[in-house]
Amino acid sequence: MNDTDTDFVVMAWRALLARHAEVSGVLERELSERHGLGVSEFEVLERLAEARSSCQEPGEAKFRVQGLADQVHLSQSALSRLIARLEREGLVARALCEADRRGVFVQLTEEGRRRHAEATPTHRAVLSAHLFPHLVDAGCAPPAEGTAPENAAPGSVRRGP
Amino acid sequence: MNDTDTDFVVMAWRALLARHAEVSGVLERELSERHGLGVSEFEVLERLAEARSSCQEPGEAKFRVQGLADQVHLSQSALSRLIARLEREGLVARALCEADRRGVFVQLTEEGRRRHAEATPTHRAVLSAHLFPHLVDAGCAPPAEGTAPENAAPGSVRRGP
DNA sequence: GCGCATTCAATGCACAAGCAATTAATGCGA
DNA sequence: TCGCATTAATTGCTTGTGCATTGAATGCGC
Repeated sequence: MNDTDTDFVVMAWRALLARHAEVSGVLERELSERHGLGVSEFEVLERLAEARSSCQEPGEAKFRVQGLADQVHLSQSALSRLIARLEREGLVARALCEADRRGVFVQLTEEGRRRHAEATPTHRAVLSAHLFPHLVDAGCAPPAEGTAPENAAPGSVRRGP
Repeated sequence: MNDTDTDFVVMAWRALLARHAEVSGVLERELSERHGLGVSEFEVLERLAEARSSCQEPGEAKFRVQGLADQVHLSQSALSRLIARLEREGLVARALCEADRRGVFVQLTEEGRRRHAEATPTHRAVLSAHLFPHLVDAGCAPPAEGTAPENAAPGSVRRGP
Protein backbone atom coordinates (compact mmCIF):
# COMPACT_ATOMS: atom_id res chain seq x y z
CA MET A 1 0.00 0.00 0.00
CA ASN A 2 1.38 3.39 -0.89
CA ASP A 3 1.34 6.57 1.15
CA THR A 4 -1.70 7.94 -0.62
CA ASP A 5 -3.77 4.90 0.23
CA THR A 6 -2.58 5.00 3.82
CA ASP A 7 -3.45 8.67 4.14
CA PHE A 8 -6.86 7.95 2.73
CA VAL A 9 -7.53 5.20 5.24
CA VAL A 10 -6.36 7.35 8.12
CA MET A 11 -8.53 10.23 6.97
CA ALA A 12 -11.50 7.91 6.68
CA TRP A 13 -10.87 6.60 10.19
CA ARG A 14 -10.65 10.10 11.62
CA ALA A 15 -13.84 11.06 9.86
CA LEU A 16 -15.52 8.00 11.33
CA LEU A 17 -14.27 8.86 14.80
CA ALA A 18 -15.43 12.45 14.45
CA ARG A 19 -18.90 11.51 13.31
CA HIS A 20 -19.25 8.88 15.98
CA ALA A 21 -18.19 11.28 18.70
CA GLU A 22 -20.49 14.02 17.47
CA VAL A 23 -23.61 11.94 16.98
CA SER A 24 -23.28 9.72 20.03
CA GLY A 25 -22.51 12.75 22.16
CA VAL A 26 -25.68 14.59 21.11
CA LEU A 27 -27.68 11.37 21.25
CA GLU A 28 -26.49 10.62 24.76
CA ARG A 29 -27.35 14.13 25.95
CA GLU A 30 -30.78 14.28 24.34
CA LEU A 31 -31.90 10.77 25.27
CA SER A 32 -30.60 11.22 28.77
CA GLU A 33 -32.19 14.52 29.64
CA ARG A 34 -35.45 14.01 27.75
CA HIS A 35 -36.10 10.35 28.52
CA GLY A 36 -33.61 9.22 31.13
CA LEU A 37 -32.00 6.72 28.79
CA GLY A 38 -28.45 6.16 27.61
CA VAL A 39 -27.56 5.30 24.04
CA SER A 40 -26.85 1.66 24.84
CA GLU A 41 -30.04 1.38 26.88
CA PHE A 42 -32.06 2.72 23.99
CA GLU A 43 -30.34 0.40 21.58
CA VAL A 44 -31.23 -2.62 23.72
CA LEU A 45 -34.84 -1.52 24.08
CA GLU A 46 -35.01 -1.10 20.34
CA ARG A 47 -33.79 -4.63 19.62
CA LEU A 48 -36.36 -6.00 22.01
CA ALA A 49 -39.10 -3.87 20.50
CA GLU A 50 -38.19 -4.94 16.99
CA ALA A 51 -38.22 -8.59 17.89
CA ARG A 52 -41.58 -8.18 19.51
CA SER A 53 -43.18 -6.35 16.60
CA SER A 54 -41.86 -8.85 14.08
CA CYS A 55 -43.44 -11.62 16.07
CA GLN A 56 -47.08 -12.62 15.94
CA GLU A 57 -47.59 -14.00 19.39
CA PRO A 58 -47.34 -11.53 22.22
CA GLY A 59 -44.89 -12.58 24.89
CA GLU A 60 -42.57 -14.19 22.40
CA ALA A 61 -40.04 -11.41 22.26
CA LYS A 62 -37.36 -13.03 24.31
CA PHE A 63 -33.63 -12.62 24.00
CA ARG A 64 -30.61 -14.27 25.47
CA VAL A 65 -28.16 -11.89 27.09
CA GLN A 66 -25.28 -12.86 24.85
CA GLY A 67 -27.40 -12.39 21.74
CA LEU A 68 -28.22 -8.83 22.74
CA ALA A 69 -24.59 -8.15 23.64
CA ASP A 70 -23.47 -9.01 20.12
CA GLN A 71 -26.05 -6.76 18.53
CA VAL A 72 -25.21 -3.66 20.55
CA HIS A 73 -21.46 -4.25 20.61
CA LEU A 74 -21.07 -4.65 24.34
CA SER A 75 -19.33 -7.25 26.42
CA GLN A 76 -21.40 -9.88 28.13
CA SER A 77 -20.70 -8.39 31.54
CA ALA A 78 -21.61 -4.87 30.44
CA LEU A 79 -24.89 -6.14 29.09
CA SER A 80 -25.61 -8.07 32.23
CA ARG A 81 -25.36 -4.89 34.27
CA LEU A 82 -27.27 -2.88 31.68
CA ILE A 83 -30.13 -5.37 31.87
CA ALA A 84 -29.99 -5.08 35.64
CA ARG A 85 -30.36 -1.30 35.38
CA LEU A 86 -33.28 -1.57 32.97
CA GLU A 87 -34.90 -4.14 35.21
CA ARG A 88 -34.50 -1.87 38.23
CA GLU A 89 -36.38 0.79 36.28
CA GLY A 90 -39.05 -1.68 35.30
CA LEU A 91 -38.40 -1.48 31.56
CA VAL A 92 -37.49 -5.11 31.02
CA ALA A 93 -38.04 -8.37 32.83
CA ARG A 94 -35.78 -11.36 33.24
CA ALA A 95 -37.42 -14.70 32.76
CA LEU A 96 -35.92 -18.08 33.50
CA CYS A 97 -35.43 -20.30 30.52
CA GLU A 98 -36.84 -23.68 31.39
CA ALA A 99 -35.26 -25.57 28.56
CA ASP A 100 -31.78 -24.45 29.59
CA ARG A 101 -31.73 -23.15 33.12
CA ARG A 102 -28.38 -21.44 32.71
CA GLY A 103 -29.96 -19.06 30.21
CA VAL A 104 -32.04 -15.98 30.94
CA PHE A 105 -34.67 -14.51 28.67
CA VAL A 106 -35.03 -10.76 28.58
CA GLN A 107 -38.25 -9.14 27.45
CA LEU A 108 -39.84 -5.71 27.35
CA THR A 109 -42.45 -4.74 29.88
CA GLU A 110 -45.34 -2.48 28.93
CA GLU A 111 -43.53 0.40 30.59
CA GLY A 112 -40.44 -0.45 28.56
CA ARG A 113 -42.41 -0.45 25.34
CA ARG A 114 -43.86 2.94 26.27
CA ARG A 115 -40.49 4.50 27.08
CA HIS A 116 -39.02 3.20 23.85
CA ALA A 117 -41.93 4.59 21.85
CA GLU A 118 -41.53 7.95 23.55
CA ALA A 119 -37.80 8.11 22.92
CA THR A 120 -37.85 6.97 19.32
CA PRO A 121 -38.78 10.35 17.77
CA THR A 122 -35.93 12.02 19.64
CA HIS A 123 -33.55 9.31 18.49
CA ARG A 124 -34.61 9.65 14.86
CA ALA A 125 -34.54 13.42 14.99
CA VAL A 126 -31.00 13.52 16.31
CA LEU A 127 -29.81 11.06 13.67
CA SER A 128 -31.49 12.98 10.88
CA ALA A 129 -30.04 16.25 12.06
CA HIS A 130 -26.50 15.15 12.87
CA LEU A 131 -25.62 12.04 10.92
CA PHE A 132 -25.56 13.73 7.54
CA PRO A 133 -25.26 17.41 8.42
CA HIS A 134 -24.62 18.47 4.82
CA LEU A 135 -27.96 17.04 3.77
CA VAL A 136 -29.71 19.11 6.39
CA ASP A 137 -28.16 22.30 5.13
CA ALA A 138 -29.10 21.37 1.59
CA GLY A 139 -32.71 20.98 2.58
CA CYS A 140 -32.82 17.23 2.14
CA ALA A 141 -33.78 16.56 5.73
CA PRO A 142 -36.67 17.78 7.85
CA PRO A 143 -36.31 20.45 10.55
CA ALA A 144 -35.62 17.76 13.10
CA GLU A 145 -38.83 17.55 15.06
CA GLY A 146 -38.09 16.94 18.68
CA THR A 147 -34.77 18.75 18.89
CA ALA A 148 -33.44 22.15 18.07
CA PRO A 149 -29.87 21.61 16.88
CA GLU A 150 -27.91 24.66 17.97
CA ASN A 151 -25.44 24.31 15.16
CA ALA A 152 -27.98 25.01 12.47
CA ALA A 153 -26.89 28.37 11.17
CA PRO A 154 -29.59 31.04 11.32
CA GLY A 155 -29.57 31.55 7.59
CA SER A 156 -29.29 27.93 6.58
CA VAL A 157 -31.55 26.69 3.83
CA ARG A 158 -34.59 24.81 5.07
CA ARG A 159 -37.50 23.20 3.37
CA GLY A 160 -40.68 25.21 2.98
CA PRO A 161 -41.57 28.79 2.07
CA MET B 1 -39.27 12.55 6.38
CA ASN B 2 -40.86 9.30 5.33
CA ASP B 3 -40.32 5.86 6.77
CA THR B 4 -37.89 4.85 4.06
CA ASP B 5 -35.62 7.79 4.80
CA THR B 6 -35.80 7.10 8.51
CA ASP B 7 -34.94 3.45 8.01
CA PHE B 8 -32.01 4.47 5.88
CA VAL B 9 -30.65 6.82 8.51
CA VAL B 10 -31.05 4.21 11.24
CA MET B 11 -29.31 1.59 9.13
CA ALA B 12 -26.48 4.02 8.42
CA TRP B 13 -26.14 4.74 12.13
CA ARG B 14 -26.02 1.07 13.00
CA ALA B 15 -23.43 0.47 10.33
CA LEU B 16 -21.36 3.30 11.77
CA LEU B 17 -21.65 1.88 15.27
CA ALA B 18 -20.70 -1.58 14.08
CA ARG B 19 -17.65 -0.40 12.20
CA HIS B 20 -16.54 1.81 15.04
CA ALA B 21 -16.88 -1.01 17.54
CA GLU B 22 -15.03 -3.45 15.35
CA VAL B 23 -12.12 -1.27 14.38
CA SER B 24 -11.60 0.44 17.71
CA GLY B 25 -11.83 -2.91 19.46
CA VAL B 26 -9.10 -4.49 17.36
CA LEU B 27 -7.05 -1.31 17.45
CA GLU B 28 -7.25 -1.13 21.21
CA ARG B 29 -6.19 -4.75 21.57
CA GLU B 30 -3.31 -4.58 19.10
CA LEU B 31 -1.90 -1.24 20.22
CA SER B 32 -2.23 -2.24 23.83
CA GLU B 33 -0.55 -5.62 23.72
CA ARG B 34 2.10 -4.76 21.14
CA HIS B 35 3.01 -1.25 22.25
CA GLY B 36 1.35 -0.58 25.58
CA LEU B 37 -0.76 2.22 24.15
CA GLY B 38 -4.49 2.89 24.10
CA VAL B 39 -6.29 4.27 21.06
CA SER B 40 -6.66 7.72 22.55
CA GLU B 41 -3.05 7.72 23.68
CA PHE B 42 -1.90 6.89 20.19
CA GLU B 43 -4.16 9.52 18.70
CA VAL B 44 -2.63 12.19 20.94
CA LEU B 45 0.91 11.10 20.17
CA GLU B 46 0.04 11.27 16.48
CA ARG B 47 -1.23 14.85 16.66
CA LEU B 48 1.90 15.88 18.46
CA ALA B 49 4.10 14.06 15.97
CA GLU B 50 2.29 15.62 13.03
CA ALA B 51 2.63 19.10 14.43
CA ARG B 52 6.31 18.52 14.99
CA SER B 53 7.00 17.18 11.53
CA SER B 54 5.12 20.02 9.84
CA CYS B 55 7.24 22.50 11.74
CA GLN B 56 10.70 23.59 10.79
CA GLU B 57 12.17 24.44 14.15
CA PRO B 58 12.71 21.57 16.54
CA GLY B 59 11.09 22.10 19.88
CA GLU B 60 8.22 24.09 18.42
CA ALA B 61 5.65 21.29 18.47
CA LYS B 62 3.66 22.49 21.41
CA PHE B 63 -0.01 22.07 22.02
CA ARG B 64 -2.49 23.42 24.48
CA VAL B 65 -4.48 20.78 26.33
CA GLN B 66 -7.83 22.03 25.10
CA GLY B 67 -6.63 22.07 21.51
CA LEU B 68 -5.67 18.41 21.75
CA ALA B 69 -8.93 17.55 23.48
CA ASP B 70 -10.95 18.91 20.56
CA GLN B 71 -8.94 16.95 18.04
CA VAL B 72 -9.28 13.60 19.76
CA HIS B 73 -12.87 14.10 20.92
CA LEU B 74 -12.20 13.96 24.65
CA SER B 75 -13.18 16.24 27.50
CA GLN B 76 -10.48 18.45 28.94
CA SER B 77 -10.46 16.47 32.16
CA ALA B 78 -10.00 13.22 30.29
CA LEU B 79 -7.18 14.72 28.31
CA SER B 80 -5.58 16.16 31.42
CA ARG B 81 -5.34 12.70 32.92
CA LEU B 82 -4.27 11.16 29.64
CA ILE B 83 -1.40 13.65 29.41
CA ALA B 84 -0.50 12.79 32.98
CA ARG B 85 -0.35 9.10 32.07
CA LEU B 86 1.83 9.80 29.03
CA GLU B 87 4.05 12.02 31.10
CA ARG B 88 4.42 9.33 33.74
CA GLU B 89 5.63 7.00 30.99
CA GLY B 90 8.00 9.65 29.72
CA LEU B 91 6.36 10.00 26.31
CA VAL B 92 5.43 13.66 26.56
CA ALA B 93 6.52 16.63 28.63
CA ARG B 94 4.53 19.48 30.06
CA ALA B 95 6.07 22.90 29.64
CA LEU B 96 4.86 26.08 31.23
CA CYS B 97 3.67 28.72 28.84
CA GLU B 98 5.37 31.94 29.83
CA ALA B 99 3.14 34.25 27.87
CA ASP B 100 0.03 32.89 29.59
CA ARG B 101 0.93 31.05 32.73
CA ARG B 102 -2.46 29.37 32.99
CA GLY B 103 -1.68 27.43 29.85
CA VAL B 104 0.42 24.31 29.54
CA PHE B 105 2.29 23.27 26.47
CA VAL B 106 2.52 19.58 25.74
CA GLN B 107 5.27 18.19 23.56
CA LEU B 108 6.70 14.86 22.54
CA THR B 109 9.87 13.57 24.09
CA GLU B 110 12.33 11.53 22.08
CA GLU B 111 10.96 8.38 23.72
CA GLY B 112 7.47 9.49 22.73
CA ARG B 113 8.49 10.00 19.15
CA ARG B 114 10.06 6.57 19.14
CA ARG B 115 7.00 4.82 20.57
CA HIS B 116 4.76 6.56 18.10
CA ALA B 117 6.99 5.56 15.20
CA GLU B 118 6.97 1.98 16.43
CA ALA B 119 3.21 1.85 16.80
CA THR B 120 2.30 3.53 13.53
CA PRO B 121 2.72 0.44 11.30
CA THR B 122 0.43 -1.55 13.60
CA HIS B 123 -2.11 1.24 13.54
CA ARG B 124 -2.07 1.51 9.77
CA ALA B 125 -2.19 -2.24 9.33
CA VAL B 126 -5.27 -2.61 11.51
CA LEU B 127 -7.05 0.21 9.71
CA SER B 128 -6.22 -1.23 6.30
CA ALA B 129 -7.38 -4.67 7.31
CA HIS B 130 -10.54 -3.78 9.19
CA LEU B 131 -11.84 -0.42 8.05
CA PHE B 132 -12.84 -1.57 4.61
CA PRO B 133 -12.98 -5.35 4.94
CA HIS B 134 -14.64 -5.86 1.59
CA LEU B 135 -11.67 -4.22 -0.13
CA VAL B 136 -9.34 -6.61 1.64
CA ASP B 137 -11.27 -9.62 0.43
CA ALA B 138 -11.31 -8.20 -3.07
CA GLY B 139 -7.55 -7.94 -3.04
CA CYS B 140 -7.47 -4.14 -3.01
CA ALA B 141 -5.58 -3.96 0.24
CA PRO B 142 -2.31 -5.50 1.37
CA PRO B 143 -2.11 -8.55 3.62
CA ALA B 144 -1.94 -6.30 6.64
CA GLU B 145 1.70 -6.39 7.62
CA GLY B 146 1.99 -6.38 11.37
CA THR B 147 -1.24 -8.17 12.17
CA ALA B 148 -2.89 -11.44 11.35
CA PRO B 149 -6.64 -10.80 11.26
CA GLU B 150 -8.26 -13.97 12.49
CA ASN B 151 -11.52 -13.26 10.73
CA ALA B 152 -10.03 -13.67 7.29
CA ALA B 153 -11.66 -16.80 6.01
CA PRO B 154 -9.22 -19.55 5.04
CA GLY B 155 -10.33 -19.45 1.44
CA SER B 156 -10.63 -15.69 1.08
CA VAL B 157 -9.04 -14.11 -1.92
CA ARG B 158 -5.67 -12.57 -1.24
CA ARG B 159 -3.12 -10.94 -3.40
CA GLY B 160 -0.27 -13.07 -4.64
CA PRO B 161 0.10 -16.57 -6.11
C1' DG C 1 -24.53 -43.01 36.99
C1' DC C 2 -20.17 -40.27 37.33
C1' DG C 3 -16.74 -37.17 36.13
C1' DC C 4 -15.36 -33.39 33.16
C1' DA C 5 -15.06 -29.97 29.74
C1' DT C 6 -18.17 -26.40 28.05
C1' DT C 7 -21.43 -22.70 28.20
C1' DC C 8 -24.35 -18.96 30.18
C1' DA C 9 -24.88 -15.30 33.21
C1' DA C 10 -23.35 -12.68 37.34
C1' DT C 11 -19.70 -10.51 40.13
C1' DG C 12 -14.95 -8.60 41.78
C1' DC C 13 -11.87 -5.54 40.29
C1' DA C 14 -9.38 -1.96 37.72
C1' DC C 15 -9.65 1.89 34.80
C1' DA C 16 -10.98 5.51 31.65
C1' DA C 17 -14.39 9.15 30.85
C1' DG C 18 -17.60 12.98 31.94
C1' DC C 19 -19.52 16.53 35.03
C1' DA C 20 -18.94 19.71 38.53
C1' DA C 21 -16.12 22.16 41.66
C1' DT C 22 -11.52 24.13 42.38
C1' DT C 23 -7.21 26.64 41.70
C1' DA C 24 -4.41 29.76 39.13
C1' DA C 25 -3.74 33.44 35.92
C1' DT C 26 -5.44 36.95 32.78
C1' DG C 27 -7.62 41.23 31.29
C1' DC C 28 -11.10 44.55 31.53
C1' DG C 29 -13.57 48.44 33.73
C1' DA C 30 -14.40 51.62 37.39
C1' DT D 1 -5.02 49.74 41.69
C1' DC D 2 -8.63 47.01 43.09
C1' DG D 3 -12.31 44.03 42.17
C1' DC D 4 -14.64 40.84 38.98
C1' DA D 5 -15.84 38.10 35.17
C1' DT D 6 -13.37 34.89 32.11
C1' DT D 7 -10.35 31.22 30.71
C1' DA D 8 -6.99 27.20 31.41
C1' DA D 9 -6.02 23.20 33.57
C1' DT D 10 -6.47 19.97 37.44
C1' DT D 11 -9.00 17.20 40.91
C1' DG D 12 -13.12 14.87 43.43
C1' DC D 13 -16.63 12.02 42.52
C1' DT D 14 -19.69 8.92 39.99
C1' DT D 15 -20.56 5.80 36.41
C1' DG D 16 -20.09 2.59 32.62
C1' DT D 17 -17.01 -0.84 30.52
C1' DG D 18 -13.90 -4.81 29.89
C1' DC D 19 -11.19 -8.71 31.67
C1' DA D 20 -10.93 -12.37 34.60
C1' DT D 21 -13.22 -15.22 37.84
C1' DT D 22 -17.03 -17.61 39.85
C1' DG D 23 -21.21 -20.38 40.15
C1' DA D 24 -24.69 -22.92 38.09
C1' DA D 25 -26.39 -25.95 34.52
C1' DT D 26 -25.74 -28.82 30.50
C1' DG D 27 -24.33 -32.77 27.81
C1' DC D 28 -20.91 -35.85 26.30
C1' DG D 29 -17.92 -39.93 27.06
C1' DC D 30 -17.12 -43.81 29.58
